[in-house]
Amino acid sequence: MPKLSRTFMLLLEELKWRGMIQDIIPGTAEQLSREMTSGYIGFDPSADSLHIGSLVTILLLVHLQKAGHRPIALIGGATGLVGDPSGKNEERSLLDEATLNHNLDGLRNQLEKYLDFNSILPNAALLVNNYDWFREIRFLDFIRDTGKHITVNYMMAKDSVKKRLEGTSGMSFTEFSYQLVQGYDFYWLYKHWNCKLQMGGSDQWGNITTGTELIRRKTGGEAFAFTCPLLTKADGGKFGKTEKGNVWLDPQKTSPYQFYQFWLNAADEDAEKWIRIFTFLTKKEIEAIQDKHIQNPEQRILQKTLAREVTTFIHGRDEYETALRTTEKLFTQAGPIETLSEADLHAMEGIVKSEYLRSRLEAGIDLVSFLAETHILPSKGEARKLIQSGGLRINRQKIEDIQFQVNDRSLLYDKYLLIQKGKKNYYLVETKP
RNA sequence: GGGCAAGUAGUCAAGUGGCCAACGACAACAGACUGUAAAUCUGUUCUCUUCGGAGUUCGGUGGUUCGAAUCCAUCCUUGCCCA
Repeated sequence: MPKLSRTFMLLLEELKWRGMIQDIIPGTAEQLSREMTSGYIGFDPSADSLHIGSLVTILLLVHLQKAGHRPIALIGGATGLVGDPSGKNEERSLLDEATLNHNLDGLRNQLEKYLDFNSILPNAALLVNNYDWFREIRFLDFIRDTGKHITVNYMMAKDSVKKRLEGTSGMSFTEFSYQLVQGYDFYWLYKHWNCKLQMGGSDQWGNITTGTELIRRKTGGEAFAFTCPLLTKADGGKFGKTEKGNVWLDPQKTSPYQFYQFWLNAADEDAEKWIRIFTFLTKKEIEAIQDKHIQNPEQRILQKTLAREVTTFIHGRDEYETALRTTEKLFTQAGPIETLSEADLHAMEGIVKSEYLRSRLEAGIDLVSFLAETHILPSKGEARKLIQSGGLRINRQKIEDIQFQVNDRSLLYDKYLLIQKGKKNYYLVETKP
């Protein structure tokens, strides 16, 4: 396989310029150029869909596979029962088993979309659930065979543990054991699948090194790892959150339009970093786009490219194009309301839609109640506040009068109302008989 | 088991009998400016409201008091020290 070793090696270089490497165990590069290497990443089943935070690590697996190595996606059926203390300053609540199983199914379906599991490939992806091996392990065996190899001193030196010990919130034995449980995963994969590499977010560094240590002490073998930096936003906020919460990969939870909008709204500074991480564009292409962007920042070329690439990768070409069309109708070519055809309105997939009884509208209703009833806003009080601060538009027209009455004369094409909450949040209300 | 501390809104964190729906910071939402940026400035952030107010909060429960986040008892959780 000497021919392949070139691509093997390119992986780290590639990830480096993309800004996807934070820590790396010495010798990792040599291992990757030596042979086809299996590398794994664990996914936490705390929800039934992955979100764009976990997308970064999915992409690590994708890059790994592209470079000719074998990606292993591990879903944490067992670790999910314990709860990872990393990055948490309080004890986590435990998931019950039914929820966990439901979540595992969701994750499995998504991962299968992004990795190639075709078993004809020498480096076909693999999906494993650590519950499958932990189920068999008895507690006493575990503390004898595994716990014996790692000292408490070593475990306590980890940041995730130290922070909690220094704080006033304490830490249960359950969470303390987490790193051993995850470490055992790595050991198990090493034994059974010759998996010599673990990747993950930099918050996982402590857990990962416990794994490599365990492998060394139990088998004398050597294992490798690297992590990618945790993403933040330029303004200090959390990455991947919007006013509606997490940005999910599941189109039922975050519509492709909302997904597209998330990337499109990135700050310049963030877009520059994110386009490297979340797209497969080459260094040259990205640099060219960046140059173009700097010349005409108002065209938002960086954001548009980023949004196009990521939306296409996750939801496919068609969904991207629909999202783009909707975006153009609502923002780019935002003219007077008459420029939107009935077909345009009908085709607006992804913006939040709701239905309203036509008869109630014909009778006329005050705007505040209307907004609360359609759940565009959670309560009348909130509706009133928004209207007073000038954040509400109907059919592109700002309404500041609390007393405003909505009736069927406002309807577009005798059927629709286009409501804007703030500048960017569109809602389409359709009347029904 | 004993001693000493602590538990306040999304997070951090003030408040130690009435002036408390509770300072402040961060985060979030809306507005102005802009490029559907960033930075900056303004407003909002327990719930409901006919905007006059009304209701429920400060780990849980019970009590003292005209009145409690604040005092007492007890329980729970956590930290530190001792055994």
